[in-house]
Amino acid sequence: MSNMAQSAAGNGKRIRNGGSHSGLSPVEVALVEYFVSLADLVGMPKSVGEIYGLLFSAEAPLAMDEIIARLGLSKGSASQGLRFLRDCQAVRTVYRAGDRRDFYEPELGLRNLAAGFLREKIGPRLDEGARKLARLEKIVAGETPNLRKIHGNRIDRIRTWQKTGQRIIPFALKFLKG
Amino acid sequence: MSNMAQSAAGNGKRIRNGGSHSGLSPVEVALVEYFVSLADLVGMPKSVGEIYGLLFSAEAPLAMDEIIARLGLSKGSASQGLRFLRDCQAVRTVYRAGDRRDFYEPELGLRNLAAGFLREKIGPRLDEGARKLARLEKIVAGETPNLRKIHGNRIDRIRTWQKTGQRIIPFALKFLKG
DNA sequence: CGCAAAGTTCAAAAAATATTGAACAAAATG
DNA sequence: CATTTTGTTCAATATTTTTTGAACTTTGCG
Repeated sequence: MSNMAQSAAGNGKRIRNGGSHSGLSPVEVALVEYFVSLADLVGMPKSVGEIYGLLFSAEAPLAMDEIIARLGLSKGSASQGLRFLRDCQAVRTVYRAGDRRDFYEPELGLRNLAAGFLREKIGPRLDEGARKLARLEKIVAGETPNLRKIHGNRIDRIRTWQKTGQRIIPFALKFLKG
Repeated sequence: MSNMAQSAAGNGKRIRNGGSHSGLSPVEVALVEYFVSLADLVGMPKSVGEIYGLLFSAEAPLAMDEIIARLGLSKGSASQGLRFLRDCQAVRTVYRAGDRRDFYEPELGLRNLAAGFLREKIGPRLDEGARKLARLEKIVAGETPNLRKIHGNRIDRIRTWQKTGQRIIPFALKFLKG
């Protein structure tokens, strides 16, 4: 135990209640809650929201063991959550001289956050959708002319949707900040 | 049992496999699958995707008992799923002379679908987020000037995000068809 | 190399979510 | 108004998703 009081990143008086956010200041609790509900909105696990929220409220970058200690979650969750956030580029690692640990700080730019999320979470799903659509078109192509006409109509509709969606995404990203 | 063979809406040859989509033609199965994965993408239960997918692939409006029979889901799921779709205006009820049942047909306009979804699913969450943010601001306002400066910064960031988000939504809706 | 700290993985447990179906309510029919 | 059909509700159950933690790998250091 060489460097025990790594508490430089801490701020404000901590609450030491028996609840789930012991060791967090009221602002930290509120920010973590905010991001937990945001995570839920976009279909991510609570732990991801907690981690990002804590990093967002922290003055200085935090290491994984600090995140674990302050949020009271398991090593596994912390590791997986940080990996996801890294993949999305929602957090960055920061190196600190004389410390083996990786320190994390949050990305604060909405555009970058959105872009990473779209790339990691939405993109693959849209690709899968495109594949399903292609399969669908093959099935319809093999039908009798009568049915082909009816079903072809609906499938054209979906194709239009897909095109609109694909146009909207880069556009929306450009809209976010600039 | 006055009107038993209500099967007018059926089309194509049906598959009678032992799987979960017995009684559906290959195109119907593929369409239902497509919408199930879409439902999953936007965080809705599978059953909602199944129902919308079946209606989307049907030539004519379907009644709840037909939906139940063809998808093999329970009355409860069908009722709740249809309610949700109605609330979002993703389906409409259609009246048929001499039949007590409500028949359902899908909304096909992307703009209307998106608007309903935003209103029902996203809007309330954003409102909740705004309330959380307000609470957060109160907490920060009660801090020492020192902490207030640090935290105020981050909270301004979130407020900017919220404003951008609120501007983007009506804009995106205008973009969808017109 | 050998050790210890840091981080990952994944099977099992816990928690959250969706589905079921039986009891209930509403509404048309005769 | 009794009956039947249609549709809803919700407690119990099933399913899916998330979290946990112990075993494992990797990395840095002397």
